[in-house]
Amino acid sequence: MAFSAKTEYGLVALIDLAAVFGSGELLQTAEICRRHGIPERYLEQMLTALRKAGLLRSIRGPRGGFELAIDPAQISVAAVEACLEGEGRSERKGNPDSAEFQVLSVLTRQVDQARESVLAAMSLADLLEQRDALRQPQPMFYI
Amino acid sequence: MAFSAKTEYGLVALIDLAAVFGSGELLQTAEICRRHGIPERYLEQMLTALRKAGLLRSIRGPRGGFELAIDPAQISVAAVEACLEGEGRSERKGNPDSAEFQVLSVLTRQVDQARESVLAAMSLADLLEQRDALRQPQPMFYI
DNA sequence: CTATTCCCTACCGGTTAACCGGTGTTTATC
DNA sequence: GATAAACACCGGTTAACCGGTAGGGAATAG
Repeated sequence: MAFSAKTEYGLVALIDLAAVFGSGELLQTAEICRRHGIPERYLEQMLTALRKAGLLRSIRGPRGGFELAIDPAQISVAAVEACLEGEGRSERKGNPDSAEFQVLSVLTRQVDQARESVLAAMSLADLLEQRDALRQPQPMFYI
Repeated sequence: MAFSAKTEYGLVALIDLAAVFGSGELLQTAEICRRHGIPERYLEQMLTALRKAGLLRSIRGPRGGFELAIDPAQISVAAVEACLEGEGRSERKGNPDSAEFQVLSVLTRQVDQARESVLAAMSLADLLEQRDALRQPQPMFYI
């Protein structure tokens, strides 16, 4: 799997939030988790991280919840992953830098960049659109 | 890091083996490990896997060792990774297949394919060539 | 026969991912 | 102001996995 559970859950939640963006409606963690079968206490951590990163706004207390802080078209999957995975980064390898290992680290960079370019080009708005397309195999049938 | 230690060590060894391909020369695990500081008993496992996959031939006993079974230009990094990582694969996720998760699994496939296309286009011969280029920053200086 | 080398299988320890709980802290509502 | 609904913070726990080790066994050159 290309995504960790953190990133995956976070993206699912953000898609839900993108769907109500601009309406002023708030979504609560419990509600989001109920929809997708995500552990509640776990998703909380991701939403908190996304709030700290400025992607979400939260309102506490009864009738509280979360909403996107910025336009879904401006939020890339790469950015979300960076928020959620970026905490406990390691990423370093004490490689013996023989020529062979150096060649592989160049390759590694190429691969990472290929991945990055795919994820940077995909926004929450794109994901939402794809979701809606999935949901209606025969759209606008009766219009 | 894009590669696991298994794949990385395996590739390093294969580059060494590619360098002597066709000469009839055999390389021993001990020798390869001495060159790169790789744990010997560990690399053994990778070389065995590569042999079982048909990428290597081995000869036992004194003056034994390994050699490539096929041309380095015909061996892609993707193939090597498949050999070495393919053992204890899980790869399945018991995802609730809500539309949101489906969208992400499509994205996952795109990312994996982007990665795959980079790694499938890179052969051992390419890696060897890059290694040699690295080793001689001023090549053919005195020719 | 013996040393050397590959071959097979099991095991082990540390790290980390995923998740849970307890306890705040804020705030709408009555 | 009391209550309860919700987010916020910070650990602890558990299970899988990755990197590495170990103990034999089998082939083969000399």
